[in-house]
Amino acid sequence: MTAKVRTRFAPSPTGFLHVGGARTALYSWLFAKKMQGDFVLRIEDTDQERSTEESLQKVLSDLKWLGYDWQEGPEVNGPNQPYFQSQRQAIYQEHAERLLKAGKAYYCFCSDERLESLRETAKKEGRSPQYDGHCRKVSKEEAKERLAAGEKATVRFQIPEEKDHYVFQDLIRKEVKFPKEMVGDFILLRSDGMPVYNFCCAVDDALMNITHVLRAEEHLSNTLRQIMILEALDYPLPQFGHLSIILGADKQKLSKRHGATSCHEYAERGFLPEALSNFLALLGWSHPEGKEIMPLEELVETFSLDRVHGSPAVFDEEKLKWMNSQYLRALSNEDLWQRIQPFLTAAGLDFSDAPEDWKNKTLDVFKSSMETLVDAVALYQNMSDAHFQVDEEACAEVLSWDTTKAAMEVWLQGLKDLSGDYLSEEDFLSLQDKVKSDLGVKGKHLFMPLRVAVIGKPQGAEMKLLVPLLAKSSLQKRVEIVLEKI
RNA sequence: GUUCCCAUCGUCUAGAGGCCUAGGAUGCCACCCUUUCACGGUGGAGACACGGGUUCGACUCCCGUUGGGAACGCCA
Repeated sequence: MTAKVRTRFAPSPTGFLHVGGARTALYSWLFAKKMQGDFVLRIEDTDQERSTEESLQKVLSDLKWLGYDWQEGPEVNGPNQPYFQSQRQAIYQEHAERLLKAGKAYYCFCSDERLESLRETAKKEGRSPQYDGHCRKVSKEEAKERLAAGEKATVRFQIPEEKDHYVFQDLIRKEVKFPKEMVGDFILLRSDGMPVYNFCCAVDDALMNITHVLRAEEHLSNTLRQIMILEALDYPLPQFGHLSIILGADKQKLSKRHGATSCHEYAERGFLPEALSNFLALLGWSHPEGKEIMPLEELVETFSLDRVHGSPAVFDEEKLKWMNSQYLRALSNEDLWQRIQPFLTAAGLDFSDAPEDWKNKTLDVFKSSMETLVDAVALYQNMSDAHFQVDEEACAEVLSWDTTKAAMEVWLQGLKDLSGDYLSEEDFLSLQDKVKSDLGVKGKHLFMPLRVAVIGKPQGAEMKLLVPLLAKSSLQKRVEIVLEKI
């Protein structure tokens, strides 16, 4: 029997969850679910300068919004706690001690200035800028004395001499081979005693029994360091899989200057988590039959690492929008209303007292023209008298027609003549007919003026569906406002 | 600069030597539906980076070139 699959996602709490991070989390989560294993969440907060409690909450809430639940980690805890690296100091200290004792690590007293000039020289000579091993020759006794005297020192890992190359089988890229010289003696513990990413990561992956590490390609060279650490510590290696980078439209690594890059921003812009996940899943993975719209549960069923490929993908927001609209239309009206409500409220629109039937009918009418939840705002503004305004630029042509004014006057009179608070579809159609026969107008000269009289815009949803959803009194008010503009 | 990764329509991708006249999706265009817009339907334009091999046969395998990306921190 093979060991239970355990994947992990290890964000550092320094801001909102990035979409690249979200994809890494998604793949790790999908693979764990698919293999009926565990998905572990570990917080890499060893950089005290940048890590904040606020960011942690953001990352956690983004993950929850996306629906990737973790079996071990913050809030749920588990047998390998704590899951915050900042609370695992003693563990790293102890491991550093072990390496120090075994002569696989050493204290380094080099100054920042020396390190800096080292990098510059290397760069000038066209070499990889890495540490020269200067402090390897400081004896343990000397180090002890200098430390006791109050000198600050980092602990560096001593690159093993035995192998020329390190080779590992990447789950996505097959064989990856690194020359040993690719890295210099790197730092394990900072001079203030805080451990550094590569060290914590390697130790924790081993201690938490992680079997599969899925992460972004930018970590490829870190993998070499982590393999070295793991081997020096005599710990088993997890399997590594390096996902390609997500690119912006200019083919550069997706970053702030490309616009929205955090999941949170997409949430705010009215994207559905299921659509974002689905879209992200398709950035580097494909369904065997080419299926594209798949909710999370179906993704779990069909996901496999052998269909993940290693070439970088451009994040195409147009396709995300399309996908979002597909999910939007598949939602029940009740569900959809729940989701648009916060956006309406934020825009100062309150339809909470509206009858269910009205909500249903408006949604039926508007659903097909929404790409994101935010689009609902403009649509429902049309339904609010307080937000009614004439788009003069768009209406200019319609308002300039000779027959427009007369058409609106007949429409207004017709409204007045009708009894009841609302028009039925039939009421509307016969009134429309009346305008047509009274004035002899037809086609756009008939429809456009009426539409402008109703929503202040020459284009929009089908009138016979829209009009019965507006109170007669408000229809009257609106046409009166428009008439003043002529 | 060094090392590593990557290379099919604008974009996301299918393709594991003959099934490829290179398929799907998105975006774009046209037409249909619709007395508007949108939705929906139908159709169209649109790609194997280049050069060498290997092979009877290469989008698929190998090498090189070019191009793109990433990493080279007391960040993660």
